[in-house]
Amino acid sequence: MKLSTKGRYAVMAMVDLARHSNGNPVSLAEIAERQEISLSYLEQLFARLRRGGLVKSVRGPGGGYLLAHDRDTTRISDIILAVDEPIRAIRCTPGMSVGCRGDRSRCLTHDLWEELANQIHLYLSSVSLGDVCEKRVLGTSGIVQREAYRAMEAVVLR
Amino acid sequence: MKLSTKGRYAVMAMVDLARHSNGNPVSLAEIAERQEISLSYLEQLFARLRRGGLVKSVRGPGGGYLLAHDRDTTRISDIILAVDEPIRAIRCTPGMSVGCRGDRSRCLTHDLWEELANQIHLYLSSVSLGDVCEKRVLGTSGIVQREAYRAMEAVVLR
DNA sequence: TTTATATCCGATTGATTTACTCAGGTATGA
DNA sequence: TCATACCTGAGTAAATCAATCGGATATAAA
Repeated sequence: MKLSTKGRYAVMAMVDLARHSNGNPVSLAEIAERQEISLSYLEQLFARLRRGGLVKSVRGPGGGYLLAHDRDTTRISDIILAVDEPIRAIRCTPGMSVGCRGDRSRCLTHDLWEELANQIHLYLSSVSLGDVCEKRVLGTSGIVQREAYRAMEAVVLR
Repeated sequence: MKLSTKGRYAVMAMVDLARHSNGNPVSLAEIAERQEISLSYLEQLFARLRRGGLVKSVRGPGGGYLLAHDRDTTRISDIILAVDEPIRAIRCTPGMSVGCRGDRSRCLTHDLWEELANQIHLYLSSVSLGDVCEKRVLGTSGIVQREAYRAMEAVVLR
């Protein structure tokens, strides 16, 4: 899982869309102005989001974009995976580049990066668009999340 | 916390150092050959690792690098922070760029990225150089880690 | 004292990625 | 028909990455 400002822009735009759409399509021009992202760049991002099945488009005047699914079932991880397409976890397995040449000396750090990617994906798939909209990200609610957080804390404070 | 192949190289090199140093200094030339990283690039990385207090250098013939601390107290997170210096979490707070201009409309995604950075740092600081060397990364041991993992899993499968 | 070893240091470079622009094309409601 | 807004692809400045080059400095061994 790759983490860049690209994914960050996409999430910001999707949150904006979720908040300002009351069943009506929201135009990219609106989002661009509110979030201070260039229109053309948003168009690129939404092209990927559409192909990823996360939004639906309505063409013509009064058109724009709609969430394809409910805001509470749209995961942050899906948004990032949609815009950062090349899902190659940590460029290790495919081209066997950067050491880690499959043979006997399988690189020792392989498991580490794989597990880190796991952790990141786990967290981001535990948060929905609705969670972010309602500021439910490690807020006062979210019991299970805080449980997990406490367990992680136990690890570092061992 | 920034994640790049730069940090990845640094961790690979540090693991190599930890494994092949029996109290003796290990030269970068050795590490470069084993890990297939260019010598000059390693020099750049180890300059930062030295400034970060993670390794000690011994100059002259027979010289090389030594771990500054025990392999079990050297955290992966410290290695990555040392080479990726600009610790700016997610370029939000300092230049108030990319939306999130401090005023009333504090960007909604701010908490999300902050918490994600938290999660990543939490995980990487729970793993030591020794853990990676002994393949204790989510292996068959590491009870607390697996507990945390299961808790996270409960979140995504809610 | 010379010499080979190896850390140090800075400047530069090709390749890649990012964030963005430009120039159009296409569907559709008014 | 016309303005709106989605759609597409090509191109671009800036930044970063991974690496190279040329040297300086310290030091153990000859």
